Amino acid sequence: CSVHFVQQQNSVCSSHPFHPCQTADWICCLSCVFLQDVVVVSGFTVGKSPTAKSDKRHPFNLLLTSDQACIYVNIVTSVTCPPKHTYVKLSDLKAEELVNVYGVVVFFKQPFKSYGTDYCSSLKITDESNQKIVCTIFCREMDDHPKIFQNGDIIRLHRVKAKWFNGSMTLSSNVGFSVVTFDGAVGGAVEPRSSRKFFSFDEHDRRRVEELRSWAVSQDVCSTVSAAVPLSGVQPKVYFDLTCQLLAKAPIDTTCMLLRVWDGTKCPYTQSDVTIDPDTIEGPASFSGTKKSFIANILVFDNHVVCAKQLKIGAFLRIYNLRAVCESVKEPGLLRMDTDHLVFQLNGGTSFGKGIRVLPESSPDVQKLKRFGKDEPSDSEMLEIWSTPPEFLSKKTLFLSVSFCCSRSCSHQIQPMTLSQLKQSQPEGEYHVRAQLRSYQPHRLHQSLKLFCSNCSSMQEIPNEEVLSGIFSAAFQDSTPCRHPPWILSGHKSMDLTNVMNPSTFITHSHTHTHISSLPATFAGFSLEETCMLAAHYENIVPLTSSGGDLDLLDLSAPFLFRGKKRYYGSESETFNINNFIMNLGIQLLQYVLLMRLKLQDSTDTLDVFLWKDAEKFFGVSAEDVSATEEAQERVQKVMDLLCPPEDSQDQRPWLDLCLMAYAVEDEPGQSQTCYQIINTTIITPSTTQSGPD
DNA sequence: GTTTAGGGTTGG
Repeated sequence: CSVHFVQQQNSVCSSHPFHPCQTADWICCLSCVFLQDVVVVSGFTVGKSPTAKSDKRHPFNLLLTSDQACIYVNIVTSVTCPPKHTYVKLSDLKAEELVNVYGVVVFFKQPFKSYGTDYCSSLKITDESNQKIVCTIFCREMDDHPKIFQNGDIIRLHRVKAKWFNGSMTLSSNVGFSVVTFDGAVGGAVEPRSSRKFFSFDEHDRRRVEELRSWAVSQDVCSTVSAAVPLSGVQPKVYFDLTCQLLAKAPIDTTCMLLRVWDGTKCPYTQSDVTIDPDTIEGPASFSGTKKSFIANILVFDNHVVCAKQLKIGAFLRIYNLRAVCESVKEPGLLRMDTDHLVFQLNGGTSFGKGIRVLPESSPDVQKLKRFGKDEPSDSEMLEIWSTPPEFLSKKTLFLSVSFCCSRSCSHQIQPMTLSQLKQSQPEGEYHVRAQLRSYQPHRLHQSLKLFCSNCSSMQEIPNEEVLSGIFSAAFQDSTPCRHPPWILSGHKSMDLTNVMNPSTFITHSHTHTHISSLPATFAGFSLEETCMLAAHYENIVPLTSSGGDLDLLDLSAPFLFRGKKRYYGSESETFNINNFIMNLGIQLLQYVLLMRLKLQDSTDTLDVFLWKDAEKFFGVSAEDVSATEEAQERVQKVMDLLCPPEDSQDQRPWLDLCLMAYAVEDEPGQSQTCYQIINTTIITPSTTQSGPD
């Protein structure tokens, strides 16, 4: 921790102090570290990486284990160091020069397959010099192409070559080409979009992006090039860009595909009926009433069919250069007549940027789309529809979602509400919500297993194996023989006590055997390990110790009973003594319980809920089994993996129909807080699903 | 360290 200055060779930053960061704020500190910043890590422990084999990363880790650990970040590097790259104004391009440029996108095409080896992106950019430059980019991988979502996005191109073509200056990708794209909204986060893990990005970049954003707004660049129109704003024969969610799709023929989408607004024109074979449709086959009036039929042709085939139901899309056309009919003997029924077409080819792009969930436009219902609370019907995930919109898909997700066993029929409505409503009572699981704690599922005393309503952790070993070895330090209490010799019938080990260690108790003194009369005691081995051969084992010549139970933080692999814990009862123990075990049996905290999300909000009272019902296992059997543990893991698929898997989070109980908890007198628990809900995993749609 | 394409709409 003595490092406050770092001597860097060949750097103008060498004399700048580093900013020390204590462990408490290390996360905060790391969030302000940029690539190229110099970081000093001190007081960390070098440890073997347990995942080195699987992730093929460095065999060692730096572990943050003590309060002394520090990360020093040279936060001044990025502002005082000269820029790593120089950028050329678009008016200063010279033919055959290799340059880096920044620009605002004013036209772009989705990458299309060239006749060579690569995909080709075609775009046009501009900057403060007001030059508009066409750029042609070749990359073999789709992912390496610019991630442009709309005109007005800011783009940074490295290693492009200026060339004269047809009387104007153009830019083409060159060897070592790379691109980073940013959203163009003034005031929005400056988040680089790139396929690469490592790319330079510092304060100079941030400033340049913000400069270009402000300039573009001042010049009204975006309003002249944006063609975004919501469904409520479409006019016949107009070309426009649509941001929407995909609800269903169906092939029409080899060159055409139907996409059914919505964006939360209602198109003022009647939709023409597109008839399709219900067996070929993916997603709901039909929509009823109000829902139907929000849905647009889009016919996608030729080259776009390949892309459309890959789209997943529920995905958020932007469709570029879509055209609204009036359906025309030809009556026999009459001229072809246009009707007032609209259908949308994405015609073949890539001219005018025609294409489809899947927008990432994090995109501001997707967030805006999802908020639609929230911003228009007056239309409650719309709110209900918009916050309904598409999976729930028809019987066919309802079956899918129910059979793969969960079922409620409560008797009441309440309409589901959004998380935001629930948060605003009166506490206490039972509610239904439809939500996805965003995250959960504890992530190590075995930590969710606790011990609960129903007598005093207290919850405690299960001691770990090391602590238990300690209790056992301490209990058997005293190996002096002790008196047989009368109950041992009398073989108390009411307890069916049948097998007693002498002098000081165990009562074993079997319903079927009677072995008195089947073990050596004197022995020093059993360790935890030995007890476990014994437990495999006897039905019940109660570990005892000698205490001043009398038999006594072990410290109650250890299990008082072993039954096979199951261990039973207890808490001391008021009237406890060893005789009462024999009469009624004198122990309040602690229940195994599962306790988790889940973060739910829907399109309106997030909500922290507990899973405890009905956790066993939720998982379909008993907590006691979870404590002892791998099958039960795997079951819990499987359910959590289903609800919250691991990051690297492509699985989508399923929507859950949940019954919640809201209740007030008093932290301090007069200070109450509303808590929520999942109740009456059972998760059904695919393998446990046998039933049909009913 | 080569090639590809080099914005600008048929219409179904």
